[in-house]
Amino acid sequence: MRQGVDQHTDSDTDPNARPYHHGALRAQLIAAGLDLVAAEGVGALSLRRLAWEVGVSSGAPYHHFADRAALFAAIVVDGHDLLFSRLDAVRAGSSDAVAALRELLVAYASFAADHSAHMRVMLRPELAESAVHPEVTAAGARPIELLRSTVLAAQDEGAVPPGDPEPVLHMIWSLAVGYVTLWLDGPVEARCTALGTTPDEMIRRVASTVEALLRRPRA
Amino acid sequence: MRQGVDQHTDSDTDPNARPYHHGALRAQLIAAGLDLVAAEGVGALSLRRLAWEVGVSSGAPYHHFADRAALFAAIVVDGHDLLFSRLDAVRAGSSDAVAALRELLVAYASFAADHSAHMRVMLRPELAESAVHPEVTAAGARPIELLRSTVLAAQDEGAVPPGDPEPVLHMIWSLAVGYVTLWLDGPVEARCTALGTTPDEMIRRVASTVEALLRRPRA
DNA sequence: CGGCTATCTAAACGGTGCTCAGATCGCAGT
DNA sequence: ACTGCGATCTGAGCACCGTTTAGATAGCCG
Repeated sequence: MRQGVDQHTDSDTDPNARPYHHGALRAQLIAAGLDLVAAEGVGALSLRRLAWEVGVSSGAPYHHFADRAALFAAIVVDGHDLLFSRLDAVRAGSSDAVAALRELLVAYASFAADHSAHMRVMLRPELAESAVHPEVTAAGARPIELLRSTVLAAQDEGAVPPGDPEPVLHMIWSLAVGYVTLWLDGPVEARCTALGTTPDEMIRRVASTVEALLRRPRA
Repeated sequence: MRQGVDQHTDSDTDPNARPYHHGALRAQLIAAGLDLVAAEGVGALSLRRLAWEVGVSSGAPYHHFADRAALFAAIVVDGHDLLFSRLDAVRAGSSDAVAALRELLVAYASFAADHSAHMRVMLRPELAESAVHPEVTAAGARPIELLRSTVLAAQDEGAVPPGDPEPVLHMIWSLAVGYVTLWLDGPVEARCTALGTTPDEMIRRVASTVEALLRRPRA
């Protein structure tokens, strides 16, 4: 770690000298934060250590983030953007709405696997203090709206019973969040290996189960 | 706060003097921790503050808990005991296995509402460092075994298709954990009030939806 | 070239987890 | 009854944390 950074805002003759004005501190702090979360978990993330990691004094981050929570908030917003674009692509590429619900579940989990550092921060809203940083809740609303529209489409297809879509929405939403939480926290991983599977395969089977239940003829 | 404690191990003539040997420090630290989590969230929980709250020096807790994580681990184990007994009673009082699955979901959420401080700690396994405190994972396994046996019973009743019960188990497990996470973290509460409902009512409807899907005739 | 502003440094404050030498007390053994 | 021992608690100390502040530095605009 502690990679010396020499990115200047303009061309400089001396490539070894660390510039007084860093030039990309904000982005590098976020990147270093994600690296640190991936390597040692969210508990190890401190602004001081991040500053040291990037090669800057302990007070420097406060010119880019109001406080620790603001750094987390930036990571969460970034993660929700990535998540939404992935979910949106999956939704667009699905044949029908019920298949889309299955694929959304799988995509949510695979996003968590591919961007586990982002996800670990996203799952801990108290770190971002969403009450103080409302852009966090706004970013989190987009994936839910996507899910909601998919549930509505599944109702139009007749798979989901007509009426209030919210119970089904909350069911799939909670399922996705819960599975990913249990995955990243350990228990699902442990149980899957004990069962001779992988969490990746398991969410696929869970999602197929949900799809099969939705596709059963209505009584 | 800062309730002066005068519990002596034996009778004492001076009721106002705080005893040198506290007598019930361990239990009181746990109780104060739960109070503090309920009042200010898990982020506010520190051993120093707990010690001050109970009226004891900052080093005293370390004679009862190896470290901060051990305190959290004790809370988690306690919580899982409470949760299991509640779930077990609900399971025993249900007419059939599918109804039991619905009631288990509702009971899980209502436990989270009634013991939110316990649940907030239980949902953050990194606080208890379950790798170092294996009794935590052992305590967490009992509710899952209960769920598993209920899913198996539902298979015997014909509602759940025969075969591997694990996908259905993971579905309900994740659903319960996810809903409670989203509830305690805020977004479900916000969405429900925006919808004119309560999270309590919503989990009932979600659980009924799951039950209805399971009861649909198999294709 | 001069000044303005954003950026960064370094020091400081209070709080945290955790350790440790020493004080204190209950209790078991004689 | 007394003595010693072990469990418990104190209080000081270390390293780290978030955050603030005064002051140094450098890019940029006039």
